[in-house]
Amino acid sequence: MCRSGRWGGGSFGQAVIRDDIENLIAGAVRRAQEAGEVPAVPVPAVAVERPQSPLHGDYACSLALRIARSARMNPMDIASAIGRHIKGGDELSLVEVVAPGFINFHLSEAWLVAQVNAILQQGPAFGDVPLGQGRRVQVEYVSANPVGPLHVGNGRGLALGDTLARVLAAAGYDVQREYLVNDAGTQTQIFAATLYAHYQQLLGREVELPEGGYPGEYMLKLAQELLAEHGDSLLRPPGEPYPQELHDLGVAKMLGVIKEDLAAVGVHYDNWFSEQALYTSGTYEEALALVRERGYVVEREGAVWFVSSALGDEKDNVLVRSSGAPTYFASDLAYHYDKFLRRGFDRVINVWGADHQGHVPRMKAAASALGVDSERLTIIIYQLVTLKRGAEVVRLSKRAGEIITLRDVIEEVGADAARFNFVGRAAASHIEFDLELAKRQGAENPVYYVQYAHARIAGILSHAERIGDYADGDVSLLTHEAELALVRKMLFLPELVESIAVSLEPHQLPYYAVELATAFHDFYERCRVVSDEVPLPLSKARLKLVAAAKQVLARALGLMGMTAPERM
RNA sequence: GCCCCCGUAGCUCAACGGACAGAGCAUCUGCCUUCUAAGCAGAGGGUUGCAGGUUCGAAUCCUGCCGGGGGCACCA
Repeated sequence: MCRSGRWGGGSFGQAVIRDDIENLIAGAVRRAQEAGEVPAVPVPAVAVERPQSPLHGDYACSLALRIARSARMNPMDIASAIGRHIKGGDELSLVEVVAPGFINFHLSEAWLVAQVNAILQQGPAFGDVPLGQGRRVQVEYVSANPVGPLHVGNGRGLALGDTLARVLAAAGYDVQREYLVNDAGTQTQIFAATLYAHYQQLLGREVELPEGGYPGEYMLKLAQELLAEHGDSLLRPPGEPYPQELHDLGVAKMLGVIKEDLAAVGVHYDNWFSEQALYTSGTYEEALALVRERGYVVEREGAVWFVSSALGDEKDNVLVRSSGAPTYFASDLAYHYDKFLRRGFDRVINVWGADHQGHVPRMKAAASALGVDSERLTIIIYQLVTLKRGAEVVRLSKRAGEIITLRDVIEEVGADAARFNFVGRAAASHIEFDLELAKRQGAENPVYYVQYAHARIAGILSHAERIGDYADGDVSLLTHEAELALVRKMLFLPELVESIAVSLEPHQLPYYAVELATAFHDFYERCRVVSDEVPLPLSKARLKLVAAAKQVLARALGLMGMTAPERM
């Protein structure tokens, strides 16, 4: 973490500069009110903005405009009064009050370039922020039923969940990534029935594929594998259902395929949680007993109901069917009992597709029924991906005949490009993924623009051998506007990490990465690092600058689970 | 019918209630004997679906309409 002492001379002590600025303002407002220069009206939480135009400085505050009405005072006068009480240190070169009432903060150039040393000293940890304080957070994402390979749509949840997990870890949370394996529900039963039908057909038996089964070709391949590995040992007398062993073998095989898919995108899970385990470990009974004890269970029409309507949901939900079989909702209730009460996560984040949107209110109600503050459960809903091939819309469903697997897309465009594209879309946006476009844009994808910046720096650093050690480089020699712009972008990373950890919207990351790369490419065009024309001291200072930029680029890419190539 | 989400440049998408709505791709014009041209500089392209309202200020908040996606099971 940043230490003010190391930075020297200033009072900024936090990883996130914005926090320092907000503290300055909050103090100034308090003093201005105490001095009677600003009426003692309630003041909203100070929030500074990043102005779009560099003319407006590095940070801007519109507080005066916001409180002008309640203070019955001209916003310019309020801003001036606050401005007079701001006690800036060496970090700021200018604090100006601008019409109609903004207070703009300009970071000092000397302080800015000094941060290059601070960034290098922090190394790969630059970008970390002490927000989570080690609190335990679980992020569960994708958790696709093990009844088929991952499809393109899963890629979105994957990129979203995985990036979120990485950012939360950088923000100081103790993060666990979890995949729930739905190995106990009706879907895997239908899957097994389909598999068994194929298996029987291969053994010459005249049976039909079940209604509503899984039509994908991979099912036939799977049956062939079972036949090759187990012969006819899984066959049962005609008319009898499939053996449990076939179900389990099929699910295990499918899970293996999914794990390979995940490995291809570079996603690693810390824990694979079996739904079946809820029933073998007593969790399900415990969870149900607790909810019953707390008065949220009634028996009606032969079934067991959860009275979610008492907790804000629109209607009640069945927990146990009249057949005695638990519903998906009962499983999920028990699953969250396990997450919160057994494993004790401080916070649980579930990343779900929009087709699960209706499930949100009852899960929130379930948390409350378990005695857990529903604020500790965050469910992120991302809109489903519309898949297109040119103008034609392709249906994304394992139940439909055609599936476009995630693996297909990754083999076509590469894991980095796929992730970059998916991360860059806000979860609420409805995105269209054009397979043809993705293919064509393979080489024009902005992901290469970012990676190229990293590779270019690696090239520069390899030329630095004739300069030797540049650790004594004097960063105060960095005064060119392109150099300053690059430093400014680098310093934004911790702030971005913090803001994403709060908003849980990682789509800003790729945009930042592109901006950082742009700042570097611009610097590259305008400032020579190693050359006979460049004085040695300046070369050394610039080597420090690009070494820091390389490190920050790598971190930004790393937070998205992408590679940072040394050459391209 | 009710609920959730979306509608921004030709296309794909950004924009924390703020200061002239931004990128990439596509189109057009320039720039490689010098650290990687997967790059840089510049141009064109917008009544932010429509109509009202709140606000000093609205793409952003509220209401209505139009269009699209998803959800409303003893499925998951």
